[in-house]
Parts: sequence; structure tokens; C-alpha cells
Amino acid sequence: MKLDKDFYLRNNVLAVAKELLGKVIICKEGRKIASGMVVETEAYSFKERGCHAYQNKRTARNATMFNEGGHAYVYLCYGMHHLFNIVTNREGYAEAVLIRAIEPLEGIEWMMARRGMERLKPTLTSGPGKLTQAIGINKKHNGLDLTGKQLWLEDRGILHKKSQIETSARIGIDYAGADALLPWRFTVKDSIWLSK
DNA sequence: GCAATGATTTACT
DNA sequence: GTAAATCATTGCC
Repeated sequence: MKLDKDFYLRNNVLAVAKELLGKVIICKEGRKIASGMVVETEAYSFKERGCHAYQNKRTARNATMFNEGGHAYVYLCYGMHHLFNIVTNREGYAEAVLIRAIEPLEGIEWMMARRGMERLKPTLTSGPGKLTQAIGINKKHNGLDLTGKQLWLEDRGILHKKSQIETSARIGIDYAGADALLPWRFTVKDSIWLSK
């Protein structure tokens, strides 16, 4: 079942980040469909320094994050990797969930082709830049409505027990000072598809 | 206008 | 373990 607007509109990016574990992300391009289960997320909020929109500072790049929940925020990092975020909360409140890793389900052959791989390995989607390349997300998807027909998320009844979900500090944001230590990273325990 | 810098990945020593 | 690849965005001059 496709997730609807209400799921994303909540004023609680941490709850959304946690509940996204086990949900399935689906990306459609023409007849090619690629999908995978979310196993790793990170939450970002205008309240802390790790976020592009810290202190609700609006720029051309992060404008999408100020949109109401249910939109895709895609941007380029390190000049070569697209990162995929899911915007949450009401319009004007910049919060988003970064998808860091998925477990491939359908369209694995398309994913491997895009990544230039011959055999299925965890490196196919185990990282925020890798999974976008695998399922074909790029800047064209920035600002896209996640209740549309091109890119969306589904609940397939997969529910992880509390004991299977781990929290930890977010990755790669040392510049955020004390906020870098916030336990806002959520992972599915023992999954082989997690980023390192 | 220009220089600095990442919410990363990969290859190499 | 370390470093290079590579560029849009940002902030400062």
C-alpha cells in the first residue's frame, strides 16, 4: 500500500525516519521499475547544525526542504553523488529523512546495469550515493511529489521489532559540532545492506 | 567574481 | 589507512 501524505506531514521527523525502516521505495522510469526495502535512514531538522536548512535558513538548494512533507529532496554531494531525502512536516518547517541504504527487491538487473556491476553484491545499494545511482534517482527527481507515479514508497507489512532497530550518531557531519552526536541514525540490525 | 568545501565512493599503497 | 575524483552551492571579497 502506497504511503499517503499524512505519513509525511507529521511534525516528527524522528518518528518518520524510524518508521521508514522496512518500507519499500519504488522508482519507475518508463517500463523499468526498481525497488528496495529501506534499511538505513538519518533524520535532519532545521533545529540542528547538520541540516542544510539550519535555523530555517533558506537557499536555492534547500528550498525543497521547506515544502510540505511528501516531496523528494535530491541534491549533489562531493560533486559526484546524488543523495535522496524525504521531506517531512508542514510547509515552512525544514525537516527531511536521508535514505542511506536499501535492500534491493525488484529490478535488480537494472540496478546492476546502472552501477556497472556483473554480480549482485552488497555494494550495489549500501550507501546514500550508491542507492540513488542504482535505482536511477537524479536531480530531475528533486521536488517530486512522493504520492505520484514516478517515485513513491509502499508499506508491504514488514514490521521490525524494537530489538531489531538500532540508533546511532549520524555519519559524515563532523562540522556540525555537538549536533553531530545526536542519535538520529536508524538502522535495521544485522542487515548486510547497511553502509559502512 | 572567486575560492572553499562537502549528508561520498573508489582505488591504491 | 590514505587520497583522488569532481562540481554545485555557498559565502566572502
